[in-house]
Amino acid sequence: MTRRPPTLSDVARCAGVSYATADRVVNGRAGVSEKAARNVHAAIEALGYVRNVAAANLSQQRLYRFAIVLPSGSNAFFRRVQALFAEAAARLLSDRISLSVESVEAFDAEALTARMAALAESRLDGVAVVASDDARTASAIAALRARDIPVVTLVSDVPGSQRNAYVGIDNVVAGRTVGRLIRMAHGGRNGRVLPVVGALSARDHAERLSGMREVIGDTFEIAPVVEGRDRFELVEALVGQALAEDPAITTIYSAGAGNAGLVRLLEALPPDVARPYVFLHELVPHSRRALEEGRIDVIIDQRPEEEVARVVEHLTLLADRRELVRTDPIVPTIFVRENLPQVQADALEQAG
Amino acid sequence: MTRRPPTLSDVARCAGVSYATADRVVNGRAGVSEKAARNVHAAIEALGYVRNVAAANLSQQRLYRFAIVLPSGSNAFFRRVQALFAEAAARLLSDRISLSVESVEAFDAEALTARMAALAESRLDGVAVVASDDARTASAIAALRARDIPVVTLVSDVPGSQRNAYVGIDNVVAGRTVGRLIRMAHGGRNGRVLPVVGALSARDHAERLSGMREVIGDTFEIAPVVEGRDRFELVEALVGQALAEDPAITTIYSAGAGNAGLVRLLEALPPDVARPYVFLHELVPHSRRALEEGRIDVIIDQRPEEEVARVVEHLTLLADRRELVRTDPIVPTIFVRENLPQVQADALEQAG
DNA sequence: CAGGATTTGATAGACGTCTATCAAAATTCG
DNA sequence: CGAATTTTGATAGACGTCTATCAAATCCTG
Repeated sequence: MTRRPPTLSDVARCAGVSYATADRVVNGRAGVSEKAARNVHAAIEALGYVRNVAAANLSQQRLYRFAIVLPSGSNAFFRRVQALFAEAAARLLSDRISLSVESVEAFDAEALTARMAALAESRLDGVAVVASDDARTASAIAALRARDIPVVTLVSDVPGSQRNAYVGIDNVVAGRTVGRLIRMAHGGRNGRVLPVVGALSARDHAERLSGMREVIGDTFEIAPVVEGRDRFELVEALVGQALAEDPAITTIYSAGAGNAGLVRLLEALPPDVARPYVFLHELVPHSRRALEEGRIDVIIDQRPEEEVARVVEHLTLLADRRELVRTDPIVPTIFVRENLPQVQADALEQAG
Repeated sequence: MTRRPPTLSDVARCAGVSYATADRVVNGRAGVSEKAARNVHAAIEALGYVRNVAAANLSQQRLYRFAIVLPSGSNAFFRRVQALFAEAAARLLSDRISLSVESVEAFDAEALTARMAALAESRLDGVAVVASDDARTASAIAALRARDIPVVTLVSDVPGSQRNAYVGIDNVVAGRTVGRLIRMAHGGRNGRVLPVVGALSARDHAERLSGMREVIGDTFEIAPVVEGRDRFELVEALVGQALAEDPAITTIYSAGAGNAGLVRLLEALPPDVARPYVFLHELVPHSRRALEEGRIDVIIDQRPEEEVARVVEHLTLLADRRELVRTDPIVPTIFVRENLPQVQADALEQAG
């Protein structure tokens, strides 16, 4: 009934060669005649042989060593990413995968480059990095690749560089998605959108805005963009000012961080007047609460859980010099009040 | 620098006991003094020992045998689920996991029960089943459990039964989510919703409707429910009739299957009149095309890819008598035209 | 067909865990 | 205290793959 899966010895026997020869074939070592190789491959096919990875890893004492470089600071999203990596690290220990999660000062390309140079010196099987799109970063990536260390960019890409893969959302797509929802929310009527970003010079924020613009069309009005530097006090002050000065605003689209300030502002709004629609990015404790309490309408999330899983998957495959699966970008996910995921245990921890 | 992860021998040495004793402790075998056990646990803690699963599985020649029971028939969603399981099966072979994907006639509780009874006889490590919520199914599940075979329900649950876990969405949540989007689409105004289901007696469809009702509130009107039996010709005919007779309809919410008929109807609509908003479930080739062409507005998807991954994860953990992680329900995912995932290779295949 | 190169076979040890056995030591109990 | 019981130690073989070595067989080439 349940028969034992074929081993390489079975393959060898079936192919009429010795174990040594079969082994030479499957591990691509030299010194095998073409005929023997053909026989072995035929036997593999016939028996449906698949290598037992458990045994292979065991014999090789394979140990994957990956480094994850995240920006430090108080940004709630990256705190969540960090927590997810920490959790993954604990789980992956039993698979002989060790993740070293490091952080460098946010927006400090100098520090990031230095850190990456240091990583190039240490013996690693792969690096994932939240990169800034910057020539120095690109050459730091090149340096890692020169040492044969695979590199995956995370959340923010460096398109021209030699990174092996990018794990994250397409920000234009995210912006377009928000554009569609803004149109839906206006039910065919026009409106006036207040865009809030960290800085217009940040490529991801700019891409989100332009994606949104694409979809809402020319008949919508767009108020002057607020640049909140991703700092919540500044966001709170500037958006408050914009709302006060421009009562025609029907929608706020916050494409950057610092949304704690936006939430605080919304909490302080008089309850009798209708508030504008609010769309923002990243499901974190304060944005979640705001959505639950009906102070905002939609959160666009890049599903950091999925991103973390993919980073590990990619790094492992790259370390084995295998082909990547699932290289399509992460899909921006739409959360309304009603389809919020249950709060996970680890999220509770980080809130406490 | 990279030091070898500790083995059980290291633990034994550190605890001052023999390998045999350490082994007795970690494998919960009898005949160990309390003191020795304490020492071993302390050593495990101190060294950060984690069992090498590769080695363990190897030594035990562990082979996981799971059966997946899906409804047969032409339903596009289940065809997709089936394709995903087939793909997973190929991938999992190298992890010594064998999935046998079987199908039984849809809606035939008799056949399903018989199949499950047969599975109870064969030597299996777990079963996943798209169950009908039905007393006979519940007792078939009980029979499997009696043979110590874990059971996971998939897509459709049997709440009162002894199933170990349910992998799927909460249909009330899905309906609420649609309700929220319907409200958004009406931009504060009221409307008239035409609900389309397979049958009102189908619990999942009914739950979706009631979730939707909860959120849209009393000021919305709801037209008489169309029961399309999940058959696309019937859906096409009945919805066409309803739209012709009731021009006040602003929104169609199709909570069931047979949406190919709905799409065909929408394609035939005169292009000059504004069509109602359309919300439906499950991202499959025809619904995707309709969304891309702007004939419908939103697809609520239960992410079968994630469900398949979770089923495998759960079955493996259950087979090892370990604790389940991630028992929270799957989150219904909102797709608009702009955030559709890229078409996967396997999806292309199945379309061809 | 001799000499050299290439291909093949046989085999041994390692990886870390599991299972099992047997004898030695420590503990309990009458 | 001696006998019965429980706890420990030592160790061996298996799982399937990888690496390595060495000798034997086969293949070219002149």
